[in-house]
Amino acid sequence: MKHSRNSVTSIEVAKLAGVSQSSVSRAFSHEGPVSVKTRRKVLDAARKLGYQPNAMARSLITRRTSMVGMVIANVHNNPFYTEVLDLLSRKFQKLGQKVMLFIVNRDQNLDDILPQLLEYQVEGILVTAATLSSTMAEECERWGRPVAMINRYVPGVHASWFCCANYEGGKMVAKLLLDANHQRPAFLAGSEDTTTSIDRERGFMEILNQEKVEALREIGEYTYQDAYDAAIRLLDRKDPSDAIFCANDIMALGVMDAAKNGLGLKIPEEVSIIGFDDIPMSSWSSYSLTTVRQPIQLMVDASVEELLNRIENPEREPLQEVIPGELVIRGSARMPGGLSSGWVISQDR
Amino acid sequence: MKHSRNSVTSIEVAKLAGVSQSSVSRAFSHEGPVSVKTRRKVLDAARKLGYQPNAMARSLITRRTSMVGMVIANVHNNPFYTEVLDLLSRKFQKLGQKVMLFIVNRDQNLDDILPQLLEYQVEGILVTAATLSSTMAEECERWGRPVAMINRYVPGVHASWFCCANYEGGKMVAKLLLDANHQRPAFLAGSEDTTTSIDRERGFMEILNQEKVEALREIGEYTYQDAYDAAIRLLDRKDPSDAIFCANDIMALGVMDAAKNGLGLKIPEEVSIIGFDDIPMSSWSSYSLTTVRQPIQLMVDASVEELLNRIENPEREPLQEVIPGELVIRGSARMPGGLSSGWVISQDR
DNA sequence: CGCTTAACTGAATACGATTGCAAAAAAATT
DNA sequence: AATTTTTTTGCAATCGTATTCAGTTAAGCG
Repeated sequence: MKHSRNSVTSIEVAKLAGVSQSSVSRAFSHEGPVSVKTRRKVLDAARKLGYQPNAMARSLITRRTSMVGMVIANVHNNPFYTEVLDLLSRKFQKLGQKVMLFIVNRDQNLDDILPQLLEYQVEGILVTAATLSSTMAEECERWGRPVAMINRYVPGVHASWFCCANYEGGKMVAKLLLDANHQRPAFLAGSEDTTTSIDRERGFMEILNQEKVEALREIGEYTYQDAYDAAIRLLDRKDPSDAIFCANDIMALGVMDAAKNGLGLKIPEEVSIIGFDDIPMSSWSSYSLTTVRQPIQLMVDASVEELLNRIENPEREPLQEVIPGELVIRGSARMPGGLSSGWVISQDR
Repeated sequence: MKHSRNSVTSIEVAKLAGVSQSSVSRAFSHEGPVSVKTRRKVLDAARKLGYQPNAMARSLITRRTSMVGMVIANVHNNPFYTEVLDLLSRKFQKLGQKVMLFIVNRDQNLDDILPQLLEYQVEGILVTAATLSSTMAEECERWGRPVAMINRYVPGVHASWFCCANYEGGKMVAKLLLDANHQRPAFLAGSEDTTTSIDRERGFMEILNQEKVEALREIGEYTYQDAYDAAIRLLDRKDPSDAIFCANDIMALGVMDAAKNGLGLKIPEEVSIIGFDDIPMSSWSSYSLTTVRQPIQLMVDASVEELLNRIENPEREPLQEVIPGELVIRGSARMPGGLSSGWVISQDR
């Protein structure tokens, strides 16, 4: 038998079960006052007809959709955000939320997709690795649609966000490199307009400046290939860098390949390389990258819970939090002599 | 000013614009018969109030939601599926479809998430790297919800699917290895229950059997670490493999690391390694993996178009297609002497 | 300018559920 | 057995839009 588009309604179920349509509704909404007898009759009839309540109709009257919007960038060129996406999606699922997904470019303007999200009545919006204009964010919040961001913040905007301690991470790395007596450090930036890269650089440079150490600088746009090319520029010159701090791991891997395979340099003897994120590949034996691990699970859990919390309690003030990362010492950076000096050394996961 | 939950309706817009509610509706549905004058009045009023049509209410009456369900597995441990996810999402977006996302485990039962998709009235379902039971697939199709799968098929089920030519890919690899005079090939399987791994192995073994060549076999569950360990077993013995064909690239990279860094073997001089997928990392200079490239863009485009096509034309028979992959020759496998012998050598992208 | 035709508009209804309310049935109490 | 209390149940209104249909206005034309 071939049914046309799902047309089984609660009315038909009611008819078959010999009860009123309201009873069908109550039998499906889990705590309505229904006798076990009618509930059984209803569920039997529903099963027989293959009935599914229609979420559109329900949300029209309840004014709840249990849907959240998820906007994410950089998913394909940075495994870190792949993992974020994965964890976010599962967490929302576990908490009974449906996810409406939008994958965008990092620099893409969100002004045309927000209306789509609002049109579909998502109850909240989670943004990662993409930047929401402050007016747009305010707009959402004003209409009672809370916004939470991971690794992005918009100054002065009434929205929740959770960031890794990028600034402090940059400082940690600088201290480590200086302690190990590096003379010519360099910073390899991601995209100039991302706060993650900016903050990591700011922390890094602050320590170097304190110690009056000059640093080279290149831009890698967060990609392996750009980083590879930039590394050649940093290393293939008469006064090459002896340490490169990269704004993320993918770039660090590109730099390692450029140093090792491109220029035949020994890591970490001739050049130290440090990344940021701790993506799975960083622990692979071909790389063994020393890096700053982002507290990915904490960020995901916190942002999801905060978002749902604000959906339930619209009057609550948005939470904003900086969560520390931890230095993961592997083999790609030269270590200070003692290494006693208070470094937090993390195990591989 | 603080608005409560978006409560601006077409009626309020109508009131402000001094027209009927139907005119508001017509002004927003792009081809209804409205005079330019009223359309302007309506749009002005709508902008003033921040009005958005409510997609739930609309779809209730039009019986169209413009939403599709997307179910995907393996997103975090296989970059290939990350890219599939990315391309799928963007393609749906471009074609005006909203995506309801479910990320699952490869072996997870979909029986509990399908009802959720149907409840939300998705018009079609796209499944990748996860397996839909045949009864569930039939169920969807029977209720007028077309199903399309990428790299997965369910025998005898009325659904669309698009797979890479896994079987033929396996044969290609076997021929290449034999031509280059390998004596002890091995196959490193992914999960035993995935058709991708099974078909690749079947093709591979068919050629080997034809030539009466024995092959070793290990299982890597599609992960880097399992593959690393399996590679040690294949290579650290008195009669080690001289060629390992891995069911996907991630495993091949694990095998390469085990061979190179773990056992100090030379690739491809002492052991050839070939993968399947052609993920970005395979072209990195640390690996330079010879592999079979999946026609990812073709598979994505075809499946999305087919799905939308069947949504518009429910009576149309589902399309099912096997799309050939292409061998990408890099440096991880020893080549036949002549290399003239008709091999399709692909450029890096 | 009158008449036909086309374009537009508004009132009313429908989509498929939830829910307040009052009536009916069942249970509890006297 | 009669009455009160509690639990179930059905009716009807409602959510916010699309769409039919009839009525109205504007346009086209000789």
